[in-house]
Amino acid sequence: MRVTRGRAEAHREKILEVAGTLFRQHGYDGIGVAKIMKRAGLTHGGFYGHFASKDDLAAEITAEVFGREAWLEWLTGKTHPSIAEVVRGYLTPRHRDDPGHGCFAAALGTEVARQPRSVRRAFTGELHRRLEILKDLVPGRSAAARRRQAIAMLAGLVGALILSRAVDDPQFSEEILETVAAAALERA
Amino acid sequence: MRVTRGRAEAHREKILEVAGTLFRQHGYDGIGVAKIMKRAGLTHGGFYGHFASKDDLAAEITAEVFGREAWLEWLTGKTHPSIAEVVRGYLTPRHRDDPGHGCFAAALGTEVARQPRSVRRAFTGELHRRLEILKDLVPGRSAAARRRQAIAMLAGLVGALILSRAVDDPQFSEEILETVAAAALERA
DNA sequence: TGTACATCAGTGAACGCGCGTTCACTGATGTAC
DNA sequence: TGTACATCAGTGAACGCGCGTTCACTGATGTAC
Repeated sequence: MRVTRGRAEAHREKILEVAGTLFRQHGYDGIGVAKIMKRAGLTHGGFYGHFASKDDLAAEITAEVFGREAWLEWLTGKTHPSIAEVVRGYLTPRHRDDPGHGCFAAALGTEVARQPRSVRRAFTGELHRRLEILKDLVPGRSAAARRRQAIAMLAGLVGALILSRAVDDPQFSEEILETVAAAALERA
Repeated sequence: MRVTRGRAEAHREKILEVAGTLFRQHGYDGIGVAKIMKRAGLTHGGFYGHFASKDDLAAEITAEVFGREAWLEWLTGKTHPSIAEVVRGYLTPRHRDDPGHGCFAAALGTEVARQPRSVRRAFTGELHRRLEILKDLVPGRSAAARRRQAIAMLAGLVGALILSRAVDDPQFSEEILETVAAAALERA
């Protein structure tokens, strides 16, 4: 049945929010349209009134939802954290155990390369934006040096979180988080 | 039709080899039993004479194929490379563009966490083995310090390769490879 | 403000497709004599 | 070494299932008067 324009817009937002979580938890290809819609409190048929296709949703999620999330605050609890606080907040069991609300690069990294161009382009843009933010937090003489520092740091954080999630041994997983956090903090 | 025991064993090896490549190229869930068997020159029905299930194959690949591959040599062209040679060999366009024969952690990293326990356990074991090898190449006063160094380095390499593959911009991709290589070589 | 009707957000059955897996069958291999 | 037959690796049709997507339909909303 028809629904007010406001409710329809709210439904669209709910789908984006739910899909942003489910994609990160199960992978782009690990979760279906029907399950996303069910979690949003709707039925699958209505999906195509909001999005042209599942790939279209994936691209929009990657560009908009991941871009608008207050990730620095989610990680650190602060609006203007230091780089040390970002590193410590990123490499925690809390982040490791909640991929649905965490870093999209660490959640979907290896799958992005196999996604349609639209998704890869959105990912690229978001990665650039995050590096810009990290660049301003990181030490370094010049802007170029800080950018290099930001890239090296992000690669280490993303790699460490991915490995800590993949590993089937809680002690080993913690060792990875703590070791890489210590190494990153030395340079922060 | 029946086939000699030797040919049957060769078929099993061929399936493992082909699946090792296809899993890394398309993800554990991105490639099917029928396609794997076709690439091995067989039909899908025969698969279950060699493996109990697709998950069983995935676990065996992760434990055995990835474990037996001469990855140091594939990366560097040398049997006993230095850590600098490993870093330089790892962060190359050649490795980035050939996931099917490259590092399994960088190819399947984010998907391992969603796989059955058998696959995750095999991944954990192989990761340990690689860290043991890196530990002996890396500088550091004590064994513990070298292990920490190996973990931090591996996280950076894996993260950088994943990001360089995900990104839809060749220049940005190269920038990631070169920046992280330079940062890792400073500490090597 | 009240009525009549066009609009359209959402529903749920149905589609074709590829998946993992099963199984009756084929025919060359391996073995017993 | 040669024959007879049991074994079993591999084939391909078939299964149930979940997927992305389509579409006729429903009924509340939005609009024209």
